[in-house]
Amino acid sequence: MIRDLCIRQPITVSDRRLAERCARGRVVVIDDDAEILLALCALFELEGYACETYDSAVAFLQVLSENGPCFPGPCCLLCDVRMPQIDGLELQRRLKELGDAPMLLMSGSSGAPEAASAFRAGALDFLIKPMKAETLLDAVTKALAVSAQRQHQRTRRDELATRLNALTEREREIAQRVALGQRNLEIADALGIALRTVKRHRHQVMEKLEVDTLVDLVHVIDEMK
Amino acid sequence: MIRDLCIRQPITVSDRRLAERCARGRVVVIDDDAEILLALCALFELEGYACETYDSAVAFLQVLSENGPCFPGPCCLLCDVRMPQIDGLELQRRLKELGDAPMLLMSGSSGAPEAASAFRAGALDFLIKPMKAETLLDAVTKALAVSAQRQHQRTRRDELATRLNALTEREREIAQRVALGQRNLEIADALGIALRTVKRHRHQVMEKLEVDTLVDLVHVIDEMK
DNA sequence: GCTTGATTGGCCCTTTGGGGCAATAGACGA
DNA sequence: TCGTCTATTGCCCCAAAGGGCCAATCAAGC
Repeated sequence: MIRDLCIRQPITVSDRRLAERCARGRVVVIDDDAEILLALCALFELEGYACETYDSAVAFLQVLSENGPCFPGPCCLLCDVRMPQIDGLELQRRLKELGDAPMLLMSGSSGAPEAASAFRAGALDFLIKPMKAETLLDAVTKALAVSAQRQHQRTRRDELATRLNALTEREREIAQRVALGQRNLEIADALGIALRTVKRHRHQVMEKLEVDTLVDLVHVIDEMK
Repeated sequence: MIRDLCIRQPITVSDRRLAERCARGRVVVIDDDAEILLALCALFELEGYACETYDSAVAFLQVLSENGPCFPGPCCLLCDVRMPQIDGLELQRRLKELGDAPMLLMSGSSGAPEAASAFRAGALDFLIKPMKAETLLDAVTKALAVSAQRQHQRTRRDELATRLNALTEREREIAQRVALGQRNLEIADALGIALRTVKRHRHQVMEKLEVDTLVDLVHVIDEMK
């Protein structure tokens, strides 16, 4: 591999493959059973997903804290419930603040209480071992779809937040009122300023938010609150 | 108390109490264990909720099919999983099309598979018997809040649907385009009609939808799709 | 045949929105 | 202290929206 790196452009090829896989989705599997890790990883890679495996929640958290937020592209966690030290449910709690990757929990020996806890804490599904490959892939597909959806939402919100941030205090004030349906003259009276001033601010708002109709302005403002 | 009831306006008093309870919320309990029904009913009424009990899903469905949709006010179902004939999960499936009352399932002997199924099918929570009164009341409170929310949404949508229905085909067309940010002249050109006609339709739309600003129009249209 | 509702169009006027040009004033970092 | 940024305003002009008044066409239903 190292040799390859030096001779031909293996980086490009392998990177392209990884990129393709990541675009389709990345599955992070956490289980203290090495055989299961191997089997699941094989299954996911066969299906064209990128797959990372960890033999404990601790190992995963370690890597997470070092690398920071993960790669772009949809990503989900598939995690065993029963594990030493940090179990699946505990990991779920810890990740609540860190990541927004959808979580799938799996267990062979858990009871209803664990399943209920998992769902309450926001797990997308709770799979019972042994599970059919089809069931598993189905759950993963849905989880990755959710992940993609969330990322899309987040990207969009960040984008809009940046634009909203470019507004001055006064412009924000005018933007709010415009999005509430107030007319320029109303706003001018309410703020005790001239009509012309309101128009100028309003123009700035439209410019900075990159919209050119009132309808779009309303959509942007509504989307952010 | 009874004396009081008989001497002065007893009907009014009891009605008022029932009304208060229904406003606070109504809990429908379904369990094949009569003792549990009694105990839960007592608990809920003590907390100020109205409570109905059924000793089987069949009995509940029977009453439901006779009376049609239930009373106004928030309402939730609390249903045992293990029951003869129709069990909790099966009832859940059957109610999927019928009602939108949030469902709480409870069980003492179920495993993770049942809990997972319940959540997948949209149950709000899955409680493990025996449960603390606090846990139960907490779940019921949340379920009733969800119910109130849903009813509010539905009422609003029905209201808007009625108004939208009052629009003629042409008016709907104009309403859509206006809500997309198209200008009157654009619309006129697109539909091959005169500007004046677009204005007239637009005016009718605002009138019939009971809005008086473009912003409100956008909100109404967006809310309906 | 007549009424009614939907759709359409023209003419004309007012209000509101959008924007160019020029200018003043306070705040703030270089 | 100077230049920049932000907020402010006035004057003027044009485009778009809102709407009154009048009127024609057409299909459906009594």
